[in-house]
Amino acid sequence: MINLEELNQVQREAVEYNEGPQLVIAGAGSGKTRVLTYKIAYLLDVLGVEPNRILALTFTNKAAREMKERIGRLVSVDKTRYLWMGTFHSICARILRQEAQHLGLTRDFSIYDTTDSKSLIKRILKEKGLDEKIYKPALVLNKISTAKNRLCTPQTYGLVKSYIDQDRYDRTYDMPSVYQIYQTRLHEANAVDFDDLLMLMCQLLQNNAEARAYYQSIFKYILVDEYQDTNYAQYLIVKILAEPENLVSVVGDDAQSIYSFRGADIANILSFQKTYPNARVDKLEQNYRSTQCIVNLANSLIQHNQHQLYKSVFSKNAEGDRVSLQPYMSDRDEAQEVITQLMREHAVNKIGYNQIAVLYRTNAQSRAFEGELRKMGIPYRIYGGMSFYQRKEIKDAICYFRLAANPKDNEALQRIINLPARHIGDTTLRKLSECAQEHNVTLLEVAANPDTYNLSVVPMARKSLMEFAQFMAVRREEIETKDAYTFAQDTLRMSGVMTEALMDTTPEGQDRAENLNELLNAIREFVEQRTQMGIDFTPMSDFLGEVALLTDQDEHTDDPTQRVTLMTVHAAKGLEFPVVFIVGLEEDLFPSQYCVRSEDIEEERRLLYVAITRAMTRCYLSFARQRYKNGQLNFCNPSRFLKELDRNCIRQGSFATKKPETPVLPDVPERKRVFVPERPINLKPITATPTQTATSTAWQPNDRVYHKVFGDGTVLQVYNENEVDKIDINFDKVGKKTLMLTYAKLEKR
DNA sequence: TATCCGGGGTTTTTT
DNA sequence: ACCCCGGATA
Repeated sequence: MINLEELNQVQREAVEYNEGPQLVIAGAGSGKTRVLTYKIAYLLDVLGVEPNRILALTFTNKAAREMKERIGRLVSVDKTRYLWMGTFHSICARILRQEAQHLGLTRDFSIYDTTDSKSLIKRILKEKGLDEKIYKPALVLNKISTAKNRLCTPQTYGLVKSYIDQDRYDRTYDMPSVYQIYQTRLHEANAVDFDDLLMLMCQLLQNNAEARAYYQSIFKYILVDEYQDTNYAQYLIVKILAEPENLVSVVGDDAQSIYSFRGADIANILSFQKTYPNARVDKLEQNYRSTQCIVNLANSLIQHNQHQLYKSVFSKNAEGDRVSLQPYMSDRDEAQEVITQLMREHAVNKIGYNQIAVLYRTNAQSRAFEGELRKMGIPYRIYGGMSFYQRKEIKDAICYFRLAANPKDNEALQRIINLPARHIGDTTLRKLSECAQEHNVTLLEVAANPDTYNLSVVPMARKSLMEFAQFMAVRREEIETKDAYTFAQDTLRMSGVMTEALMDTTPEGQDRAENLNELLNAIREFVEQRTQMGIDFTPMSDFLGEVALLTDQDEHTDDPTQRVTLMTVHAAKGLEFPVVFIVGLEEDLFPSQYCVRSEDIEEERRLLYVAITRAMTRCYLSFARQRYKNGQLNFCNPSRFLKELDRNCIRQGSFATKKPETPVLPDVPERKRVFVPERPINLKPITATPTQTATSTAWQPNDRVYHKVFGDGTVLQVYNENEVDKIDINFDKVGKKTLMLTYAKLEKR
């Protein structure tokens, strides 16, 4: 039986209100998860709601799993089994598989990850003869993703002014057609990408009255965690599913909205009460996590944001130590000294290594800390970067499974058809591709019957293709009959993937073999777990369904060893640590150099807010005066956010061993670094003629340029008209990137 | 067809 | 400092 006495007054009221739409604004560390957990337990236990009538949407699979466990402890474990709980993406995938036939897909559809999508886009660009310098695959994918998150189809893309304007600006005029082809190809491959999971779900709910009514009737109570990070598609899914009763309860903190780059729209939470005029609002303002000092510091920062819901987060915990703010000469220094201080925390304050986190803005920053930790023999764990399922050999293996499950999966086929080497090179693949296009069939189909489709390739390639197709046909049969583990094992052995890795005696080869074994282990565990749940047969398709949506947060969840955590601030969302180091607080890094608009800066500010509020007892902030970026040494200014922090919460020179530093705040010496000016640039455009052509290709002679000379004139940044290009000019050293302009000397003062 | 080499571009953050 | 691509070479 659940005990509501364990909640404070506000939390309790929030849990007990279940009669209509509800917005729970939950300040950092205010027991948000607790409220959600108890609320679901309350629905199950007190109101006697059937578990399968509850839909709970979380931000990560890990969050869902942990919440299930906690609810299981409050009520009974069997009940949690039938809850609809997971990320938007995984829940949508589950429903879409159910409804696949209404969408022109089969239930074995593949989910393309970012890599697959990008490689598909590259191929489309190549076919269309578009320049990849202008149509950067990542950019193109981003545009498509943004459109999809706003439910904009290829048909409507061309009607949206902002997209067209942006495309004119980027010179990607053919976006509508690229998007169209991309979508067609996905469909032909019986595949969807991440964003399709949401978009197709919306389309299903909007266009199919039967399905809509069905899912509306199933889900009586809907709960959404991290609502501030939902995008328009997600908003709409919730809105439609909740109708007509609107028993929807969302929890979030607008101050922690940090995923706009992924389409998240903070407006969703800001205007929740407009969507649901009779919504009840509960504010959780007491922070149970951090010391007063840390909470106050975070508050002082976030109050500089213009757009936010009013709330005042406070702590009744101990006042605590002041937050340390430390400048360092270089990124190397920073790493060394932070790790020294970290060791001191461990040795003097008896803080376990797993109680400490180093948080940074970009993954690239992990390297220095990693090296230092290794040197000192301190156990650590890096989150992010290349996750297990993104490693080459693992993806290769999974593509074998994918192709067996979905013979139309052309991306998977192209990835593995020559792995291990089967003498099927680019030429053969291109011909295969063209032939398949021409006859409107899958690649595998052509490979199986080259003669039927008049495929003209050399005999050796022809033989290899047919053998490969034959092999896959057998795999296709066995994927239904064998359980996931047996199937995986057989496939890896018979395909030669395992053999190849085992034959490779280089250290990397050993690694690959080991990783493949680890994959097999993971699959076996998956099967065993399902057996325990009473499912006696687990086919590979079940595993595939989950694996595409796993994140590295979801891997190795139980970690008995005491290890320091290294991760980006984004990855740290929702976590807490007694001791937190936040590093690299420099302009153009944190906030990122890519922030141009004031909204971007506000998001960066929220990001730092998230970082600070991860800390429970002690928090260290630091920045470096110079730092290597892309192999180049850069001088840095302290982050503007440092000036916004309440200095009463900050202690300086906290490292006793360091010589006292000159005061950092509020002013810092101006360096030769140039800021990217905000558009419109208040510099006059002039026409420039390059006397020496830059290696950069987007630059044309006689382009109109915007330019700026700084200080002593040593560094200059130039923009061409579309700001496609940024070119640094250094008058002292004429490096490889230097573009000499005839006017340049005239401008130098 | 596979592999090696060099140059150019590159990076925010991730379901 | 890396990664990816293209070109040259075996």
